[in-house]
Amino acid sequence: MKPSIPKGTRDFLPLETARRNYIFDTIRNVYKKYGYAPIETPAMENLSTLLGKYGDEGDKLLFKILNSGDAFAGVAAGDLADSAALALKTCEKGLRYDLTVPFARFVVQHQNDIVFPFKRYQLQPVWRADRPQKGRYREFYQCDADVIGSASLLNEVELLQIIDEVFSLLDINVAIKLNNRKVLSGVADIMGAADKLVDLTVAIDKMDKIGREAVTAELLAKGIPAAAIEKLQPVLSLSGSNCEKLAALQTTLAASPAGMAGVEELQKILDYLQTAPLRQTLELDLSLARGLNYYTGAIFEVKAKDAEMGSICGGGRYDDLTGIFGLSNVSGVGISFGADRIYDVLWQLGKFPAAAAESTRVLFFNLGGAEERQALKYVQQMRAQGIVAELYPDRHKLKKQFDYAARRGIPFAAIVGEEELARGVISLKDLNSGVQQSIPFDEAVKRIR
RNA sequence: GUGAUCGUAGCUCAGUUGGUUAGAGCGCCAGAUUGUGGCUCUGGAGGUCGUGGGUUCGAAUCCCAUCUUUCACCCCA
Repeated sequence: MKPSIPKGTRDFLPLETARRNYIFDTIRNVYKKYGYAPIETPAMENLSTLLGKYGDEGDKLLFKILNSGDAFAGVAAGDLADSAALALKTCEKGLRYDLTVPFARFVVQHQNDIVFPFKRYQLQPVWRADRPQKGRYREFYQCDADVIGSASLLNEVELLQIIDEVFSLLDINVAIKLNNRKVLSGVADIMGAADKLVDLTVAIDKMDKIGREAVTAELLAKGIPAAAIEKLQPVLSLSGSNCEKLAALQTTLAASPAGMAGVEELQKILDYLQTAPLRQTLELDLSLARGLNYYTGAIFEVKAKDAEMGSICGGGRYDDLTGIFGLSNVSGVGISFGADRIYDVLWQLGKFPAAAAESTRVLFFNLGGAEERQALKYVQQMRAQGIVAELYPDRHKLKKQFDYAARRGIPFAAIVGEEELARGVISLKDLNSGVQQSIPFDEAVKRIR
């Protein structure tokens, strides 16, 4: 019987872990550079904190944790028929589904201990009981940054700059897509379908995937009349530069105050960015909707241009997420990098830097006895000089020690035998070229470095 | 949740209409070679054929269930 791990989870080998850390370090350093402070929250939250924040689908995808003790004590035979209700009776905790909702809970709970506007970052795993498929795992890392307690659009601009900087550092070409929920509300207004906003956003979000006709069909199926859908077409078929799109929207949405507010926000963000231009492509995409219901203003999504993958970063403004937890009138905006998808993209593109894999620089061979003791001294002196060094722990035959060095990708072998010991030198072998020389310790340090 | 799909040695995979003791390459271990790796040669270990049922004189092979893999839908990072 071979051991295994649950569906949709993964182990990471040393090389993979080093590469993942490269992604985490890159994102973390940019967050720090912009003045965000780190926090952590527990893997599990009270189920009541999570339920109802992600829509019906989201509730189904929450991992629920069975109560400890006799979890089924109050359960009657009839309760077995309704598994959703049964879950509520037997589970009061759940694994977090994202980092944003726990953050809102955190802000409310610690409102007296934090300074607003509060800028935090958080790199932690989240869990979803989805069926795994390409770019989708049941346990994956999100790398979030949020600003809460400021309605200024400068925050949106800053987050766009962060996105721009992270992907430029990772050397991934991306399209940053920008839209605004208020614009989508405005579109719903002029369609006379304001009550169908959620259906509308879910449908048009699929535009570039299934095409306009399929979207139309889906909207019809949701009970939106054909005449209303007709009014949607000019919005979806907008083309040209971001400015041209905005100008066109201004006339189309003139009758909707909400829509105009959204247009104005977009206008202002683009205006700020003229002063501080981005390196990556930023495009206004009216079909960008995002499924999560708590967004109320700007929304972002990022796709890699040269790789086949869903969105690798997303975010937006939420005007009242803390209201649910008892703190109203606090607006926030945030983004989230999907580290696991970014890993897959970097892998597809072959863009992991070699440095992300390197570890030990020199291996001291073990020849036992007094030689072993001298090597033990040397290896510690190497480390004091900042060189990653190790001493092979067993007195195995040299063939084996060479194999170990080769398989670990260690570039230098240091041999201290009877003769070297007597002369006070190290035989340093460059394992790539095969060249070996007997040299003093200081000289060896220079070559290895 | 819906619909497909994969599973045989550590890894990548063969395995005939169901028929003796399930194979190969690579890797691993030992030796040729007790202080010099990558090449070569010799030998060796390693599999209840994902798991549990069923059909059959006989199952890696056919049937059912289940777990897992991969993919699409739904939804999403």
